[in-house]
Amino acid sequence: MAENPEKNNGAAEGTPRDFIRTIIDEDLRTGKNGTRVHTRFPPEPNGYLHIGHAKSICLNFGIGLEYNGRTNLRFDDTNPSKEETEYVDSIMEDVKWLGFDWGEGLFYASDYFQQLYDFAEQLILKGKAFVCDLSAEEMRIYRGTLTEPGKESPWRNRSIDENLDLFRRMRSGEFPDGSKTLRAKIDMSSGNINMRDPVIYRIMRAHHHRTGEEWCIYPMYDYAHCLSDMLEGITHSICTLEFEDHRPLYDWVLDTLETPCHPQQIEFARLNLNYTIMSKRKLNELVTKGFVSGWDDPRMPTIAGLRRRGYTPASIRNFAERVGVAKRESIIDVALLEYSIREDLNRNAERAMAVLNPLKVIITNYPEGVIEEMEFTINPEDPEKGSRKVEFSRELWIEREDFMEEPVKGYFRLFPGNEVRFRWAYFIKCTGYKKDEATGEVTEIYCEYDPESRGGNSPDGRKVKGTIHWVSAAHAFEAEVRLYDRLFDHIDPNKPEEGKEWTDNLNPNSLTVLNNCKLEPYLKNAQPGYICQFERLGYFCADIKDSAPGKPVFNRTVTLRDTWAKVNK
RNA sequence: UGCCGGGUCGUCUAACGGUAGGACAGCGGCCUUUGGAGCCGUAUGUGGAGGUUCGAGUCCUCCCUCGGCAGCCA
Repeated sequence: MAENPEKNNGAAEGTPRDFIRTIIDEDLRTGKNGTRVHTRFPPEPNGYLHIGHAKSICLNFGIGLEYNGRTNLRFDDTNPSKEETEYVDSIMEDVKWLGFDWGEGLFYASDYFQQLYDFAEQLILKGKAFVCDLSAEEMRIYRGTLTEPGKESPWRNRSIDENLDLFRRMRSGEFPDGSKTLRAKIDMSSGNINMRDPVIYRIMRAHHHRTGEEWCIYPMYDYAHCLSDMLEGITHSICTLEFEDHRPLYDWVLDTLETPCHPQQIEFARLNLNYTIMSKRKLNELVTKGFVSGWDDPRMPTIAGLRRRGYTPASIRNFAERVGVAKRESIIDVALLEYSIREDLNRNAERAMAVLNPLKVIITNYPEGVIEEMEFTINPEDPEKGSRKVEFSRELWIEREDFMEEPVKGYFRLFPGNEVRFRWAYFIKCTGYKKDEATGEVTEIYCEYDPESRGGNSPDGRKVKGTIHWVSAAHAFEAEVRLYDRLFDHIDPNKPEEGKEWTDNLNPNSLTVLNNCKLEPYLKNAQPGYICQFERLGYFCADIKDSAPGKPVFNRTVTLRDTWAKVNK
């Protein structure tokens, strides 16, 4: 790898630096690791990645890119009882989709099992590790409590030879699961419980997704992680706050083994979002108990769910940047996530017209059988995209909400006697409507158009307050549209009211399926994953899974901001 | 009563010891062929008490307060 100090220091001066980048800047200045910056993203393949992981991915890979360094993707697969290849595959897909590239840096902690084992023998040889026969229960008692020191294991002073012999026999499968552990010999009276002779190897007969049945002993996280970082030459090992207490152990292992390099562990606060749960365990429960359709349900905060919902990689990266990096625990407002996707899509998504809750409009003075092609601007924010044609005719669909028999104050859409603009078409005035007397439901409305206002402007210069969207009835096709809302209606779903569970905070209206939506024909061949704005409604994405050729199903990504709805509250 | 780490606008996040700034949310206005977008304006913040200093969010002392840690999970 070309190592160019000029480039490494190219991190713009004067721009606000988070505390991690500040540390790296300083390390570069003092030459701590030469000019190298090497990070890693180390997921355990026991679930799908979520938006919180996205923050970590953007941080680690972002730093790799900014400092002209590297970033590894390393699967932390030291506990075969919980890990599966399905998760490995989804994680790689998600990282790639977010726009990051690990290059040659794809690793598995399980790649290092032999080396890790050899290091453990070295620890034994140095008198720094011992085989312990305490049961899990006994060990818990010997460990002491948060305020009281622990007691030393009766097996703590076995000879080096005995430890070596026993450890080798652990490996060769002589002892049953859980009957023995290898423990680091540190300090049972430490105030830090992680330092009270922590277990570094346990006996566990389980099928490992990569090494199969080759091993029946597996290293623990604290032991495996620091050594994996070291073996890969990681310079900055960035993790979340709950590992802060583990740093002394991280350092102890590397110091005791006198390894050739010693990565620096740096902890930051994980991402929390209001109205959202981020715990893998709970997300898993939502899936297995059928509260959602899967890990990629568009309401899930998983990368797969967000992707299916219509979020773009850029919007998530921008979100991660806005959220910032610090040690203070915080809860981000989901509105910031929504802002990020709106910002991206407003600039980049095509516009189209779709009517979700249709109401028939007949333009009584418009000739029957005539079809006009109106010029429709593809994206007003991006004039270069130009325009396309949309059919207009005598009978149209409009949104039921865009008509009121008796308007409330401030309402400036369609009502008897009022004139509005039909987007990119004509000025239209409501002259009457028909109503089903039995149900009180308005069944169709009658209007007249001003032929002089073609395109949406009147030559006499008169103005209208409202512009509404429409779809030609003869040309529309019906489609399923799913309206998604936040999965939880409680600001902190983890804190249920008394006597209730966190699942009671689920929003019963998080999904509304609409079946007779009228979409303009342009959308008929929308490819799975196609994202556009349905004018005045929001951004919608053709579902990746359920769309069929010529028969797209749309998911609402996010609504447009709606100040009218707010005024009405 | 153990160890570790936090407390800056409503929410996040900045500020060589030198005018507390930005974003989102809010509010007001302008503009608008999306009640969208955009533009302009606006209010709200250094947990507390002392101390050092010409000057403290920043340094020192004490206090208050919040979070994490007792898996053979990561």
